Amino acid sequence: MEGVRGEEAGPPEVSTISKLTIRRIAELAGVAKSTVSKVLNNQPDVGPETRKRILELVESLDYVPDASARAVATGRTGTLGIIIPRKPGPVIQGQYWSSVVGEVAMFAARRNHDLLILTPRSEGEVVSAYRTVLRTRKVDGLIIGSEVLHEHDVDPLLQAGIPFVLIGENPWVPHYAVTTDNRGGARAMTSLLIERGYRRIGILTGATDFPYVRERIEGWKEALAASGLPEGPIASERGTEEEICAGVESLLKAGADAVFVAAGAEAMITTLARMRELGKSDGVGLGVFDDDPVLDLITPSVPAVVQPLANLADSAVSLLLQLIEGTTPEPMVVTLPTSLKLRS
Amino acid sequence: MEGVRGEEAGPPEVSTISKLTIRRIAELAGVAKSTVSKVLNNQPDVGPETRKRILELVESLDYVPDASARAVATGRTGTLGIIIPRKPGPVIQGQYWSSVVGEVAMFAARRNHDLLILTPRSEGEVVSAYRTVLRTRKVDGLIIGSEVLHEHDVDPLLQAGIPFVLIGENPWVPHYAVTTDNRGGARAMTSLLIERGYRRIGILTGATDFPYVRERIEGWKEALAASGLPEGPIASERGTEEEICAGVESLLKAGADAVFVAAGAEAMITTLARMRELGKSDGVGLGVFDDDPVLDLITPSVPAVVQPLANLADSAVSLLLQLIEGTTPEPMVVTLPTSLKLRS
DNA sequence: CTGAAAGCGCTTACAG
DNA sequence: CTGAAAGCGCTTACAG
Repeated sequence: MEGVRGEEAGPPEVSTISKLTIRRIAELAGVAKSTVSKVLNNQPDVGPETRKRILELVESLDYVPDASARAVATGRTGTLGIIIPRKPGPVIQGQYWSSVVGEVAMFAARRNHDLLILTPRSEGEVVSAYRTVLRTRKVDGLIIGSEVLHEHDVDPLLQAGIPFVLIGENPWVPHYAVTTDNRGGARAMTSLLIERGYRRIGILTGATDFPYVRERIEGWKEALAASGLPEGPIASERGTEEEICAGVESLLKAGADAVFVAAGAEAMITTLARMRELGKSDGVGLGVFDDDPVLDLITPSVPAVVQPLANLADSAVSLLLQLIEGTTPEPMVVTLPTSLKLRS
Repeated sequence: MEGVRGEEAGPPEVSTISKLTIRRIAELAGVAKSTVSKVLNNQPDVGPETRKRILELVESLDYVPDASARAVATGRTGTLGIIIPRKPGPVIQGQYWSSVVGEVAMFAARRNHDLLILTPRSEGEVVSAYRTVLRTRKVDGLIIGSEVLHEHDVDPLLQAGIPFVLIGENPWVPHYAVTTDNRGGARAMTSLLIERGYRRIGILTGATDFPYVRERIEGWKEALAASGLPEGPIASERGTEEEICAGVESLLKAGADAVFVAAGAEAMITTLARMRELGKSDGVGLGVFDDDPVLDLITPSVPAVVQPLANLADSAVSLLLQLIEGTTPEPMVVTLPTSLKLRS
């Protein structure tokens, strides 16, 4: 209340602990700071004796250099940032992004980097997320959910010289990206449904301005065409429950005998609920893009297109790390194969 | 391909951009760095004219001070860390922790802090997560899922002088914590089931060495006792599918006419699946601790105890920030009320 | 109200 | 093989 701390003469306890610093290590080892630094960064030109002595000291005192100081000296922070979308659509609460974030954190950790989570202040407002963090140099690079990135967001990023990679390809933003074979996955699922005897296969998609959504639609069309079937009905929604329900209804009304929910597991759940309400839950074929353990509960079983999320994360991290190192990896876009989970 | 970049004499473009720094601002404004610094940190003692000039410059050039440099000068990084458990049990992929992380990130952002995700390398191995990050001073404070913290983990934390708060109370670790009323929630759910006519209410819990698990069991017992009912059967599991199934079976075998799944929504899903397989899905009363939108799909409906996750996150962040500021907040443990979601 | 100087904890040429 | 010095970009007493 009265500024008790500020009043005192010396610092309270610092004297006791006397923060462990490279200087202290140097003193104890009887060498110069620079020598300690060399050992810490395993530079070669240090005498084996000296090196050993320093290493032991570091070990026993459990010394770790201050990240900020190192960052200001080297220009590297050792942390990566990730920007994920906000509602509507997939958010961190959702199956997809929470997995991605978890995996990215893991792979980053394996390569000695930490992960900073950046959430846009509001929907579509990516800039707010990276603006300061980027100028502030808190991260060495960024992993960005491609659907949040618009054309006009890219320039500031590029100009700031911050390396970044997209998760999901974005045709408006020709840049390093890792993505999965959306088209192929959709094609495979559609083919499966055809194989199972369905003839009028509708598709429920997310917002069609998202690139991956378009790709899935393409895949669906391709499979239908390949089998000589006419194009089925199509419905899009932007993530709200109402829109999903409306979409499902329209598909059924259009005479679909199967529905391919290409908009993720959450949309599938809502779809199922709606179909039950409509009393249409039997006989209609189903398939979903993105799996969820919950679907194990559903009868009849729902096959799913599954994305290799761990690989995705791994690739994103190593791509980004390469960019940070200054190498120019190729190819620019890594496309990972999807697989089908059949659930017999 | 040929190291084109590295070959060149000077730095490629730095010369053009000439990194924006406080020194540059000072030069342009014709003042000293210290003056700029004062304005940036809104210190009062700067002439209005000067302040205005500097502010305009900062604004138009979009200058933001380097976070690392500031950190090394002030000792504050402006980032918070969060440590969440690994499997078995709730992980970031799970409904609970992904929500918590998301909310914490939001509330931290509102208070101008970023969130660093720290994942233990392996199960139970918290130390690996905070050890370096903590010694490295990458964060000003830590938010820790209490179930991951063991008694012997605390000392190093305390000694390092890193402020931290627990999410979920931990009797072995008397420390600042925010938690929800697990006991009350469990009591309420159990009472509801009693009210609905069930007389032999079993409980399926997580690992009983977790404090919150015990509390939930207490609440369940209290409700039963209050109604003069005998204690029902109890089964525990550690998060694996097999254990959950075994637990459910044992409860049913013990004659439970209702099952209170106190181990989270994911366990509820598995429970439902198992009960269907056993052909026991009808007639058995159900309740769950922690909700999930998926449960909207289930008939008959499953009532849920819901925790105020946003409040939880908010409280955790402000508690931590207080600790970082150096104030000693009280009470030490904040307990938030839970509510019942009935699903009529 | 303003600025010169020292310092935060590290790294990196450079000289010896 | 080792160390003294300068520098990274900021802030903080302190003097004027």
